[in-house]
Amino acid sequence: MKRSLADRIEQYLKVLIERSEDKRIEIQRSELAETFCCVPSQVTYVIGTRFTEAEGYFTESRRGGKGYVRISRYYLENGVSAGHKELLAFIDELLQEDALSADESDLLKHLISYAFQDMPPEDRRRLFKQLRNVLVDYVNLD
Amino acid sequence: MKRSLADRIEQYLKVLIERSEDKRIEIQRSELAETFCCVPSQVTYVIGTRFTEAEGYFTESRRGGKGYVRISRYYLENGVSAGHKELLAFIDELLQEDALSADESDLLKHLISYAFQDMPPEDRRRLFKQLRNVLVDYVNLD
DNA sequence: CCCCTCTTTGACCTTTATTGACTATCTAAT
DNA sequence: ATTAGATAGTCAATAAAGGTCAAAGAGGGG
Repeated sequence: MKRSLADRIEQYLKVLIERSEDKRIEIQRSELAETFCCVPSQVTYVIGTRFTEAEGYFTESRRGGKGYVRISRYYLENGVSAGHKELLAFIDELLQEDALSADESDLLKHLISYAFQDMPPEDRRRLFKQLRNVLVDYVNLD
Repeated sequence: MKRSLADRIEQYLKVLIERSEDKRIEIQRSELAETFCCVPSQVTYVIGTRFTEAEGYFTESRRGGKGYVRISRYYLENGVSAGHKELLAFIDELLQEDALSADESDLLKHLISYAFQDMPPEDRRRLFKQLRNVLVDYVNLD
């Protein structure tokens, strides 16, 4: 798989975060840019698109001398989950359309809310998408 | 019988998938189009008509620079997946005990059979274990 | 021959990535 | 306090993919 510069920077940062003791790192934007031979705003782009709160990350920064960007991963703490709300909404739709019974939707919602909590957000997002597809498949079987 | 261009592209992709380690490939739409001397949307057509979920495939894509189309085949055969059989058996138990309705167990079995098939085996094993635990929770709610 | 379905093509659209000029905010030295 | 230098942020332009859709073409069965 050929990966873009943004992908490589993302990967690099995620490895650093996972290796860190407290799932938190501090980098210098311009230094990282130099490492990857790109403009500094590329780093900002990567952080802005791949380390969002929706994905379970929290970032802070400081400008000026000795500036830094800090990225913390927090997804294990809160129940914040990627795509969770959307999937629940979709199940509600199916319920409205009588494609699922109340019992079935209850069961699904319970599973979705409790069974996938400690997965990395990217994996969960993928899984939820797939779950949705398979659900569509299922309700169309009749 | 003369095979159409669409047929040949389909064949080509399926060979690649079967040869791949994890039954998953990533291609670039425009590159493949060039290989077959056709317009890129032809590739979209092939994927849309021959790699559907009903046929056991799951696709994802990304636009923009270094974009890709990923096609995964999920394993419709039962024997190969870790913990699959056990989880299905467990659901049957719950059904016997009237802890789940027939509709609910059908839904679950369908999800289990189709939604988690392209995960790495260890992840799936872990997920199934957790799924089982959450199910136990659920049926004990009453 | 006519009709229906599947295929092929291309014009136009949306999303994602990359870059750089300009701006805002710190720190530290004076 | 002022100011110079060092960082990081913003934003818009451009490039690089993939998606959509409708129209035209190609075959096959009646």
